[in-house]
Amino acid sequence: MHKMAHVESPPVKGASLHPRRRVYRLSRERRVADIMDSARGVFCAKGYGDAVISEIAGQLGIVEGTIYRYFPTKRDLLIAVVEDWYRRILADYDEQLKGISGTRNRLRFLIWRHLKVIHDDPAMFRLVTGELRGGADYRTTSVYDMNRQYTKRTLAIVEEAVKSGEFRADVPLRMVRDMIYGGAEHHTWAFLRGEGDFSPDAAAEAIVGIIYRGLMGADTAPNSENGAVDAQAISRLESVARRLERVAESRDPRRGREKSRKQG
Amino acid sequence: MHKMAHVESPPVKGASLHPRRRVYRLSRERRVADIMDSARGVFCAKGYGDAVISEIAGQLGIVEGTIYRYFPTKRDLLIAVVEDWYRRILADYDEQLKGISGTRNRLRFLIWRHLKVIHDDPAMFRLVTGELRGGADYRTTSVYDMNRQYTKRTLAIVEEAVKSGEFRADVPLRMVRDMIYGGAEHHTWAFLRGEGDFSPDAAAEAIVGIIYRGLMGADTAPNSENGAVDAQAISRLESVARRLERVAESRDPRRGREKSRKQG
DNA sequence: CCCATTAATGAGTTTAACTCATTATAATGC
DNA sequence: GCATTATAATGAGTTAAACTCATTAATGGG
Repeated sequence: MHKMAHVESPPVKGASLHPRRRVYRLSRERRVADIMDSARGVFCAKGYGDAVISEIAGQLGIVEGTIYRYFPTKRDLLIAVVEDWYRRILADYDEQLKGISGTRNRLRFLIWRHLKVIHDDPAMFRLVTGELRGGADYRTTSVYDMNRQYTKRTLAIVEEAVKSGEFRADVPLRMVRDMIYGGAEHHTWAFLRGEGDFSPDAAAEAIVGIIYRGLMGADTAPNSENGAVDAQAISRLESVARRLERVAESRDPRRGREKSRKQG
Repeated sequence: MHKMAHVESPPVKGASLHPRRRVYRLSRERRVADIMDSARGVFCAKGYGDAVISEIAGQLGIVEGTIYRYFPTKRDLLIAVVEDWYRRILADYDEQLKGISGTRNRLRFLIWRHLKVIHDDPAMFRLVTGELRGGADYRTTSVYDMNRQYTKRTLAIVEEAVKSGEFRADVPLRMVRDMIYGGAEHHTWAFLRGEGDFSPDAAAEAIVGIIYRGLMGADTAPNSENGAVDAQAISRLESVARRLERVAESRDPRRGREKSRKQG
């Protein structure tokens, strides 16, 4: 509102006064790739908020406007950078998973892989969780889709284990997934802030251990302490029930599933 | 570098040209409280990045500079707002926890409380997770301290249950805490982005169920005071029995155990 | 070697965080 | 009730960074 006329002699808008230095032009693809490379470095080093477009341009020896030719906003640039990173990460994902068998091994691999990514590239992960995931446009992002695919594998493995009777059926699958990935992330906060370190191997093993014991049919070791009469009786019944459940489910999965489901 | 002399007649720096409207002064405390109130509303409505100081000032009928008298930066204002909110949240925390007994109940209360906070004030929670927690200054924040106190209670409850033999001893306690709070948060992401809803009660129950089964001693806690363990096992057996009865009714009752048979 | 295409420029504008010399209000002392 | 004083508040800035666009010129196809 308080714009003031400072000089009433406006030079014609794009009039050039100095000769331009020799300019080398790159193909669109090449320039875009260069910009994303540089942007990634700056975003990781400074974080999104403190990253400055002119610094990215400066690294490439180009001018800010050139970047805006390819990326309409700073945020679009961020999204492109993160999407590219995520795509690379997940490139050989299914291939690797194919080579691993057994519920426990497969589950541990998925968790370990996730933790390894965080460990290897904490700055990028921070961009995802701190900047992207909170935004209203997150769902329009391919990161969202890729992430869904990613966690869906986990759900599928747990689901299969339930069907085969390895896992109990009365457990909310979504929450299992949430606790795995949420737990992994929560576990790495301190590291992500630059405080100390963590071990992807140890953490994956810990998570898979808790989940496994939590979902396993209540197989109990024999115990003869006082009060064990009831416990043993229940344990025996649990075991019988589990066997029967398996039989019932393989006979009529539809009925079995819909009746044992409690929460969605 | 390219600052240009626009007008060579600089008016003396703070010279007043217009008479000021009548100004009412508030005490420092009162003004700070008002600013924080207003800031909270704007931050929640727009998010930190899109919130504008001048809008906060406008709501109060004051000028931007007044806000900067009390809060050196926009971020400091955010931190103050979040700290205040968090302090209120945790005010009666220990009091409430004191009235709850039994590992399972206490654990569920802590989780439920956390989920309830998210459910009741998602925008504030987003400020904490999206803006504050990622920052390098998070640890200097009292939110950090309060959060530590908060999750420490959880750890204490689990630790005690391990000592009493209710929980198994070979479990990494930190990871249990991480899976509880990380899982809770992961579970609420969609809601936090404004997609759909979630039930704090159901979610808390689901989390506590998984954790409980995962940590329960293999001997199923012979001296469990409130009988929660046995009750859970029995409840599960009852539900399985009901289900089996239903399956049996709709089938040839004389058919015994057989190998599972695949059907379409 | 021309010329159409389009990469790149550079000189802006706009917006929003932040600063500070000055003003004048409300509390204090007499 | 009046002068004094401490300080709340102002308003007119500056600065920085995202973003725009008319113009320029490098490049590759003919």
